[in-house]
Amino acid sequence: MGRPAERPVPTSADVARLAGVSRATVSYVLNNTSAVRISEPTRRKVREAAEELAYIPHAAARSLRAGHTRIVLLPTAHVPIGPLHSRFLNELQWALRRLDYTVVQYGSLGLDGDEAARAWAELRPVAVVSLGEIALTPHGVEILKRSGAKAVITLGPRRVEGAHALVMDQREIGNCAVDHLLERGRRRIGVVMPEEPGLELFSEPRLAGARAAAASSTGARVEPVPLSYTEESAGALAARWGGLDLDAVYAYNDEYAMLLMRALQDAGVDIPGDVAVLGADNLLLGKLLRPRLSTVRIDLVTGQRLAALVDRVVRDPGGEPERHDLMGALAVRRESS
Amino acid sequence: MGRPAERPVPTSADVARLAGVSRATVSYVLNNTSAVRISEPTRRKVREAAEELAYIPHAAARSLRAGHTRIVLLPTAHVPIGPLHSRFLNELQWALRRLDYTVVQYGSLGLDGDEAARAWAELRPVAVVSLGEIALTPHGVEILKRSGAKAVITLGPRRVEGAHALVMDQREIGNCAVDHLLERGRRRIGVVMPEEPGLELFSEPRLAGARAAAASSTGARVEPVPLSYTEESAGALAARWGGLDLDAVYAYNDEYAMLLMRALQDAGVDIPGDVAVLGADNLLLGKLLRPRLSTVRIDLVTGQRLAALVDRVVRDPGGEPERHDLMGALAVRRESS
DNA sequence: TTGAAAGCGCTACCAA
DNA sequence: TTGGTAGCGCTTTCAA
Repeated sequence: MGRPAERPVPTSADVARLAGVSRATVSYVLNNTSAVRISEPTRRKVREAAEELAYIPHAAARSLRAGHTRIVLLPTAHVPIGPLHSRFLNELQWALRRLDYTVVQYGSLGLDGDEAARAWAELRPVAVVSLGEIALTPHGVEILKRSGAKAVITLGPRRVEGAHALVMDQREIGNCAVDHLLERGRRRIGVVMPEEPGLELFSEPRLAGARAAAASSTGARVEPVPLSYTEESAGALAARWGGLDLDAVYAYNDEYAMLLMRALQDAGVDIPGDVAVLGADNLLLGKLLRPRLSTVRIDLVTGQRLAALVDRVVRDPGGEPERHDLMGALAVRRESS
Repeated sequence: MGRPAERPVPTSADVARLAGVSRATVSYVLNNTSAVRISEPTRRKVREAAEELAYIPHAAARSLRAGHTRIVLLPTAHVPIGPLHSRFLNELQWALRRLDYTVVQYGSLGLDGDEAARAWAELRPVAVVSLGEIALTPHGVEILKRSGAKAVITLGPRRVEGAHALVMDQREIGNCAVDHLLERGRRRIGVVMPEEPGLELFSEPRLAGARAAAASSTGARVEPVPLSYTEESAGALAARWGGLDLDAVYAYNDEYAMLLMRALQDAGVDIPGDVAVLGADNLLLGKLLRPRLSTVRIDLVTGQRLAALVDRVVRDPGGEPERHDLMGALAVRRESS
């Protein structure tokens, strides 16, 4: 076990040499090429030689020859988005692997849309599934398609020209939240805007949805309320709460909601008497608070379904860019609203 | 914008043709090869041709030629491990990208150690950083190194022969937790064991650490307590709590701790009077409960530091397989203990 | 049933 | 300063 890294990595030529056959034969045997019949003794010789050398094919060489890869590129978030999101991502990866794709996560720090697209294109992915954290431009989509991507799928708040769009419309959530609060008789509604960078892509559309919902109701008012995910920030907000004159707040998600609710309670605000509080994500932890936190349950598409869709588009790229709605939002009333 | 996918992807030969130069020159210009001086007009011609064709180099071809890749392979979890872990993962990816590595996450569902290693090796990664969720065998390490991996790094509870081990010893955490509880005068200590599959890799060593800590103190007793992450499970556990005869519980992490604490409170158990409750991870949410949740703060190595380490090992693979301890654990007392 | 050889896109050596 | 070209490891015709 001295320094095994010294001798060079065995190639199919090495296997051929050891087995006393040609490289072609090696390829046939190891890939079980059905169009060609190889005698059993030869097969065994090849297999044994491969085994002995611990031969492992070289994916890059293979796909260079093949002219295409099975890479699905997943640009990664710059910021952790939340438990829901990361569970979804895991599921998606898992399902794609099942379909024999190689999932490459690509963090695109500090690259703007087109630079990022170019970097991604170097890997010649057969598909790109953008979760929407990086702004993919129509031009970026064009770059990717030109480089051989069969499917470019955006899965986020924005719709991008040219891409197969699986729109996950965050406005839905804000809409649903405010609808619920209106139904509960509230009219002066705060909407928490997280100050953590990177979350605007989600919070802005949610706010827009909230506004849209309020617009349909006379006398309703929506007020954005900035908040960082710290106790200090929540405390400061609670301290000036009286001046805000709000009777309800949709707090972006359950985590921010829990934070804010505690701060309000500590400041003597009665919930839901003085203020209704609503989160989103339907976390288990929200049920542990008193009052139990009302929330918006978000039904994401399952990773499996999305993976199947990716596969379909890859196999038949001709289809028109489709637009699917992949998200449902449903208010779950508990005790805080 | 009819069907841009039709015409083939441009290669450096196309660029050369359009610019009226050789492929070599194209390569020199686009890579800024310093060993060769190219006249400014030629450079411009090449650049313009590349621009016009929207030329994008082919990463596989490049690395085939180069004889090595810059891929760092990150086998992914089968299960979501928790917020701390996923933040760490993000950070690591980010830092590796900074160092110009291509991060490939590879979900290894249903593959056993050696199959997985073989699959990974096909990509010829320059480094593999195993977070420990898949059992990497010494043989698997051998396979990877033979296929050209300069660094095989395990980052988990287990130590693997042949790999550069960055041990993240989970026992530390259980140890620290129980030490704290002993110090607070508790002797009959429950240790929550999550029933969710995949977490044993973390919970078992933590339990072992807890036992070790208790062993050093006369009269102390450690009792594993199974719990799923549901209200029902917590309720059932709380209902039979009296029979367990425990005066403290280390609840795996803050989320399980919050769940259990609420269930105990609802069952009329006084915290910390009757039972001290201790979590781990130092989540913000724990501070929102009453009593405030005591916790074990886990100081993970930063993704940045780990990335730097990967880079060092890649550049100098000769060094002995090192063993680093990358985790610190520190009890943070609030009000629940 | 097997082998010889072309060629995927790229870089780097050697010659001009 | 630039071009010709070999060759990275693999698959796949076409011949034998």
